[in-house]
Amino acid sequence: MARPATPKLSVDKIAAAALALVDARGEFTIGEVATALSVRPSSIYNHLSGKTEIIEAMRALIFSEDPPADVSGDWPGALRALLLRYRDAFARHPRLIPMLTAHTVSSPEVVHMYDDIATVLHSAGIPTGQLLDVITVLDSFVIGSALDIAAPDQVWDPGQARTPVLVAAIEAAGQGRVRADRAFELGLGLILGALTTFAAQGRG
Amino acid sequence: MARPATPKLSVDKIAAAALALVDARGEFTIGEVATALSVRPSSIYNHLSGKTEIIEAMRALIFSEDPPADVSGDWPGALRALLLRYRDAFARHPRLIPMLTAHTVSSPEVVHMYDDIATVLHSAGIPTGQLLDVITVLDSFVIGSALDIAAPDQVWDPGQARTPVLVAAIEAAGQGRVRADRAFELGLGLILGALTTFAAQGRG
DNA sequence: CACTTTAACGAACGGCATTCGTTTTACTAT
DNA sequence: ATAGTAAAACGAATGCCGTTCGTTAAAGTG
Repeated sequence: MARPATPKLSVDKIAAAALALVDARGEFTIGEVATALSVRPSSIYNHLSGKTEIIEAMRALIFSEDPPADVSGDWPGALRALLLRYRDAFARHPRLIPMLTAHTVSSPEVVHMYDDIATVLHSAGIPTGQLLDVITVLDSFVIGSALDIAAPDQVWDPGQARTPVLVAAIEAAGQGRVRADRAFELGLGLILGALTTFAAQGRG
Repeated sequence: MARPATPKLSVDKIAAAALALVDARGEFTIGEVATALSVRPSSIYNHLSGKTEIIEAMRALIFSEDPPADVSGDWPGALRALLLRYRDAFARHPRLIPMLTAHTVSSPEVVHMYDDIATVLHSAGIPTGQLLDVITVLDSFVIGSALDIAAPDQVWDPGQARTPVLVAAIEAAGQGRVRADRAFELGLGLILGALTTFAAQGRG
């Protein structure tokens, strides 16, 4: 009942239990996490100092689940691999994404990814003065696309649209995850294409 | 004390009071809103049915604050004006943005904007089958960029970065709102440029 | 002038995050 | 071994906060 031989809790176990709840229900409470781990709520505070730290632990967890990106090949390919991995980490747990945007603090894993992206962009010829701006553009697109996964299809309800062109587009687009994935691929191609010419200008 | 001649509350007043709290503190409670309006918390429920409806009222409010976009001129210019207005509505209240992403329900104002964007893209020659994908790309970028405004500069703390190229980029980039604005302009230019060639391919 | 509706209030409830003190056990250094 | 310290569980208590409900009085309506 107190101080077991092998601890019942750890940061990873707490994060995993909370993540399972979020995946299933879209939210979590400390009490639910405690119940899932056969523990009393107050015990959690011996390992983490609050709900926000649990969310941060979840952020770290979903990035550690992913295999590292393959950065061999040309720089657009490497950049594509990095961004796909970045987005996949979110895409595996769509209902977590809104919680992560509530307080945008970057985990060490994310900082490391920025490092990789910066290296690739620099080798591609992006001038230093604009490096962070380009990274911000990519980051914004990835996070926005991740939020799009979590968005309900009701947003694209044709009944709300007024122009026939939008109604036709909605009916042609499909739904849910497939639609979100296709849109992300399209945007990724557009941005990477634009970056290629942009980098060539920077060099020339 | 009961039923005053001129009502003390209205949906707009509640939304405005909550928005002022969010702008100042980044969060709000029903009690705080009530206090700001010299009213008891329970009175609010005569006009709105909960906290989430207050957030929706705030979403509508920030879009009604903005003047309509100027859609005259060529289609890239019109699209740029629409997206700038879209993003400006968020940018005026950065700390509200994370709350809006918590449950992505689109207000009539946002749907109307989708209508306008769809019309412009269609006239530009984007095929119907890809219209919604393009809209999603634009939407994702705008929302991601809005979140970037609310992100603390601490994210770009050079101390966390490991590669010298990223450190140099961070130091060259400036901070805060100026940096976010510049990055958005860069991304907008990149995406609109890519869309121009993409639309030309779709036509040809 | 009756009747209904509106919009305030006050009290109370239930949930939830968090804190604090306690207890028992595991670790560690002498 | 043994004494002392730290870890990790528990239970109880607290305080905030969103929400509901019944009440009340005044405004609107025919």
